[in-house]
Amino acid sequence: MLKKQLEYLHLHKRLNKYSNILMMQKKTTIKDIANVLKITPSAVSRALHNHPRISDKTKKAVKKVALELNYQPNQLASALRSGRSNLVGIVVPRTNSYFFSSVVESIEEELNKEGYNVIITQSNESYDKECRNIEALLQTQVDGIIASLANETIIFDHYERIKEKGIPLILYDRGENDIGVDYIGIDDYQSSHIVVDHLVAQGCKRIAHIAGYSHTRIYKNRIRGYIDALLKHNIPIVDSLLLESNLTLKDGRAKTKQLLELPKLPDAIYASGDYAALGALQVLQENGIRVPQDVALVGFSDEPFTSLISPAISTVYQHNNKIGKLVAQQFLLRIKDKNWKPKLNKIILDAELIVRESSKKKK
Amino acid sequence: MLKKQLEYLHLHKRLNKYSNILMMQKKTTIKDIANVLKITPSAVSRALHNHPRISDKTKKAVKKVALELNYQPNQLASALRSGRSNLVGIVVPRTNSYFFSSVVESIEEELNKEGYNVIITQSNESYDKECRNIEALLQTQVDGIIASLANETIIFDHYERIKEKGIPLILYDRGENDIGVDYIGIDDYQSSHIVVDHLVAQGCKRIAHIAGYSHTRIYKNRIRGYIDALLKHNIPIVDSLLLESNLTLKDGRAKTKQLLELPKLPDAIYASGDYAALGALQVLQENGIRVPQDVALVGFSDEPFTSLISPAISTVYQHNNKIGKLVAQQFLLRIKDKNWKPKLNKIILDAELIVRESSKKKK
DNA sequence: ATTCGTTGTTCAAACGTTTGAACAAAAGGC
DNA sequence: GCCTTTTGTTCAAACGTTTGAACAACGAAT
Repeated sequence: MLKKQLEYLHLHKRLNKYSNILMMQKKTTIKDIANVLKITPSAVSRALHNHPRISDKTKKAVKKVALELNYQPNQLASALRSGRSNLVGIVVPRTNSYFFSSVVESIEEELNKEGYNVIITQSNESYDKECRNIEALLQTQVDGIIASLANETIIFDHYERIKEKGIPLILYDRGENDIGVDYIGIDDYQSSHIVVDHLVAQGCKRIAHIAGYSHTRIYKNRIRGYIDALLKHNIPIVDSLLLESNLTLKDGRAKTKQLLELPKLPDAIYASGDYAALGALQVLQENGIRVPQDVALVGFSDEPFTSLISPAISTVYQHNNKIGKLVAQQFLLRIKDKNWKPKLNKIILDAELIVRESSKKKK
Repeated sequence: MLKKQLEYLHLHKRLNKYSNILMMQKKTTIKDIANVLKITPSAVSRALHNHPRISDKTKKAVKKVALELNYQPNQLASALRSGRSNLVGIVVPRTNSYFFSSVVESIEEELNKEGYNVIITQSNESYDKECRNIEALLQTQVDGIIASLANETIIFDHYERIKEKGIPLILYDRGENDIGVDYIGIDDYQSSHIVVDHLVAQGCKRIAHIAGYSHTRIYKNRIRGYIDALLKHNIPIVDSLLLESNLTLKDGRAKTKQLLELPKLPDAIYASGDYAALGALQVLQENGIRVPQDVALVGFSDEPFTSLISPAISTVYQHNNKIGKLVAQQFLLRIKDKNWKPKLNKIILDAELIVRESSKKKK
């Protein structure tokens, strides 16, 4: 037993020596641990990863020394060697939209659990910035990319680059079929049906639509849904009631003013975005038009303010957190078996209409 | 000249050979470029970085081949070797607060310009998550960390770890003096003065304060400012008018109800957060109390909804984007000369009161 | 006693860059 | 023409891991 004590003493000596060196400056590496224990770096690496071929005794010892030397694995080195960076890039149009930040929050939470870190980049709705972001993410050697397209984006070359690299690409909310990758979003076509059905049920007959730009798939689908739903109810399509917009508050106001100049007022406005809906509400109120009595109003996305103002705005809830969670899960599926390319997974959720005062004509 | 043509032909042959190999799979490396041009990887590396000792001819050739082979530098390898990852970690309490997402947006924009990428992590106001985030960032070998404390955080050991590592740490908005690092934020003490001065000017004499928790520096300062400002105006301090809150909408409602039970109503409420202010507004309106005539109301942070509802809520604007920009600049200063430790830089901006209907008693 | 399979570890190469030092060749100074 | 500088490039090591293969030691099975 004396021998064991001596051994222990020696170990401590070595440990102290190392502790001192390390205190001075440099970070601990796997090599330091190896030196202290007089084993090789590979053994240490394996011990830390619970490799079955390493004895429990060694594992214990390694972990103890690692703790004492305050060892922090260098992910860069690990990533370089193993080819996995454990980083996932997210491209989001803007984080200060509640919908997007909720989605991102869920994605982050879900991926953190699996040991991935998340790099968030914003395109600010600019095609150019989107390209640069993706370039930067690829250079950082992310293990995959999760993206939602900027409004401006109509060319998809940069997404092809991602696919060429062979890393998973998942799109959410704003996606395009042409890109041919997994997608998670809501059923936009169906959403419009739900909205129009509701408005018709409230007795509306002249329903205007402040739409997003039709070159974006989701807005196009909402427009199609709007038209088909009207036809379904035998309501004639009036061109002047369908306006494309960038869906900002400002443009919502502008488009509403345009509607007010029509010889015959609409009795409902369905805006493809909450900010545009708010703009509409402001203009209507400024013109002494009562909401919902004169004009019913429905927005889209369930931004928090819609429930805070008066009258509260009816809107479409897109299951923000569920989308984020599904995106993350889809990513994990793809990463777990790389060559499982066979079929794309498009997950289309049903959106949910949240009826508030702004569209309740009937009690 | 024939020789030159032949050379060119050979180069193209080699290029094609490489193109083909690369099409099959693997990514191009510096080594591939070197092989094509029959020079060494080091020459290539230097050429790509415009090293002065490399001839223009070589530089041109290298860059051309790099382009043709679609070369993407591997940042991991570069980071590992050079010790600089060009990644900056950001810790933010929640991204779906407008203030924080604006700050982050500015930071990102500013740092992108300098070639840095940004890893955003959210603490969700949890001390535990904050620790784990910082741990993860350190393991990813970020070049620096920019953080704002979670509400829960009152122990700062994890920040000491960052300092030990010797990488820059910058705090913004929610910081603590004890941590002893650069800080950018607004003058909270002064802000309360501005708010109180304004309310007094409107004729208010019983001003309530729904405050944040006093263990957080910024809220403590606002409380101090509130008290000193009242004293300055010879208004007595009434304990029951000062309530600590977590500043959510819900708690804002609760605290306001508490105020309504007092024998004598306040004639103004100053809330340290906009959501709490909104809660107050709701409760006041539900009880038939007119804002601002009966009770004036001021919030804090200038969340977008404050200007959207009716009455619009007066609030304090914190120069969101300016803070972000200054944070980024401060980080760049620190990174540019690591050993320039001498003195901390605390940048304290003056906040700006935005007066809206909710606090305009006088015309 | 020989072979075989396990167990625990070491060896050495690899991941893709960067970088100080060394070196050769060309240019410049006398 | 000789020595010195400058210019352009190569050499080799390094960054901190991971990983397949090799190896030694040992007990078990034949």
